[in-house]
Amino acid sequence: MTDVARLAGVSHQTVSRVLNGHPNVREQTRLRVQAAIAELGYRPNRAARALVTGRSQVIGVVAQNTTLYGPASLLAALEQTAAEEGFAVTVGSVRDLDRVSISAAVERHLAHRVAGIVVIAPVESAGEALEHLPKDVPLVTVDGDPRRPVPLVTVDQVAGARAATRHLLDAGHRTVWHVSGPADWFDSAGRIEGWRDALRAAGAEVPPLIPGDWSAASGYRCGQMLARMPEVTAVFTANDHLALGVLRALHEHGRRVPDEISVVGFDDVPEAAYFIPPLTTVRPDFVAVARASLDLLLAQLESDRGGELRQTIAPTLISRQSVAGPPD
Amino acid sequence: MTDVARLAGVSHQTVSRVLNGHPNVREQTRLRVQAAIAELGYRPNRAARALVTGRSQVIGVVAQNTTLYGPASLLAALEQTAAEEGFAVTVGSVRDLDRVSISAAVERHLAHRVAGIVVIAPVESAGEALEHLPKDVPLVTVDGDPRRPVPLVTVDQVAGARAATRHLLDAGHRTVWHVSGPADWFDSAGRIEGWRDALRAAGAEVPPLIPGDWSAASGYRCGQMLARMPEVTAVFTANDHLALGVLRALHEHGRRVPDEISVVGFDDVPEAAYFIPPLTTVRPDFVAVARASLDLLLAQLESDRGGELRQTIAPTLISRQSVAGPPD
DNA sequence: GCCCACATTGTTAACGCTCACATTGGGGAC
DNA sequence: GTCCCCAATGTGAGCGTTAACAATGTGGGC
Repeated sequence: MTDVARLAGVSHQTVSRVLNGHPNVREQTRLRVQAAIAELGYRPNRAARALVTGRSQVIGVVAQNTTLYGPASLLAALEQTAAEEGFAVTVGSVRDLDRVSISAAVERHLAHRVAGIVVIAPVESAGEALEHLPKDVPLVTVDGDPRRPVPLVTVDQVAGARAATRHLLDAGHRTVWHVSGPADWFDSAGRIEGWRDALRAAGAEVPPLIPGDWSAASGYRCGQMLARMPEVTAVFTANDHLALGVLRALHEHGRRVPDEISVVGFDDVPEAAYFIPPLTTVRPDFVAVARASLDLLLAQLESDRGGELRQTIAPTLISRQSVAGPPD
Repeated sequence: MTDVARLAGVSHQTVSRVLNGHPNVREQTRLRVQAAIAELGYRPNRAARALVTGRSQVIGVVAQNTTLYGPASLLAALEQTAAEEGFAVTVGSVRDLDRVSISAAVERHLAHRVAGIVVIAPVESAGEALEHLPKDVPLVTVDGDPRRPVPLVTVDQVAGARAATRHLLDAGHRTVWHVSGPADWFDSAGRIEGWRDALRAAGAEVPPLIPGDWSAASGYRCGQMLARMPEVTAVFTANDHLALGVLRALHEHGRRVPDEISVVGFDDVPEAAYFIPPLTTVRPDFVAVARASLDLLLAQLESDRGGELRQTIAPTLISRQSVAGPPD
């Protein structure tokens, strides 16, 4: 930086001003400095800046399993959005989403003096940790516990599940069965709630819940059970992979979809349109979630006001060929 | 840090020594310092350390589409592996893998003084950029151009494709058709090469290539074509999603898998076991790739020797029910 | 008992940047 | 013409850490 200043014939402070887009710099000076920067291939040292300002232009993300489609998409969207705002993203994966692991991951981020932290905390066990974190950095929870008093962005699971269930009821089915996600996920809980809501609102009987765990494997197991029950004509699964497993089980038992049984999933993974048959599903808008998370973070950063900010992103029903009316 | 030093009754330098596990510190002193650290909830400032050492304990990753299963898995594995070595990972996504974008992403990482950079560069357009990067930081390419003189870790695409093709030939098929990935991906090229190799080695005819683009959609289109060709009895697709599309097309045309046509994919996505029918595929070991990449990075970091280090990770054939002998 | 080597600890100076404040030089109001 | 204000720039300090070296203490060899 000193070199740049010397070459441009100004002080290091003026170079700093140019770098930070400070207003009070003469156009001519600015150009001279920029020329010097280009000539020397100068690259400002973020670490030094972070040291003096106490904040780096980095956002830390805490997540558990970034291999799953949902988290991976969310992470990618966060990274994109952050980049647009001039922030980098560092990932802190965590084996379990319990209090100890989350705290450790957050500590690691704090050591880097990140500007803010996004915790993707979709399970029960994460809840407690979030209230006991250091308050000296903006924090946003994604897919977290709606009952906790922390800034939160979530996909509206209830609305999505309600739409899916209603879609099946509207097609003429007497009731809809549900293969759920793991019990400790808020996503599961919301989707179960939406499913029940829709059934009750329509005056339909609420069949027993079939518990799954997100994987195609468990969907397959649940599907084998459902395939043997002649009264089942409509199934809403908590995600597309469960639906894939269910579809295969139904196929193996010779039960045709959608002629005999209709199936609706959740997530709209890119392959869902190529399942057999193409899957009707619910698409969450990960980009909107990322956008909202970052906005909440930046708002805290600027106004320094924590509080109970929260935002809910409505998903969209994507209609494909896995739904039809019930057989006569 | 000064506070800690005062509380422990030592100098800040001794605190620093304890923090960095320096050998020459008396046990008693160490304990006293650690107690003080715990009591004050002190958290070392990584930015300050990065400033003075000129290197942060962060590894930068440049990747394009971290939503795809392969890149996402690799990224997660890298993050895990890096964490075990005490490194954090920051992601720099990039819209296109061309020279300008890659340079920009690398520059961003360099501004943060990352300890090393991993570029996931699976396409042709990335190649050139990599040779013209600043040499002042260790760099490893994953899935990059085998012909470039840069440290490189790749999955052995050729071996994987050869195994897949041979598996089909061994089942008795006269030849094997191939639905490939996009032409500018090295992964595609390697898989095509392995496929051709295996066919030639077996003295089988090499049918024309069916070009796809990784997506289930394009697999579906290719599948529709293949379904109409009665002579096709075995298809090797460049990834599992293509296979999914092919499976659906075949299903729609009433061509049974594996009775009439066998299909093999590549990637072993978690759902592959629940396709209809369960898909025989080739599983790359992303953890091993991540491990190797990090090793190469750390080796450069320690010995300061660049050079033509490269490592190839062999994938495994996973046999499921989508393969059988040809119809008589 | 003296001296030296070595283990342990302290002192000082960077690292590269921003912040707060000081300084300079015009231009407009009177 | 004088004064004041403000835009443009410069100066010095300090952010929290590590590196290099200095200083102190401790024990063993002779």
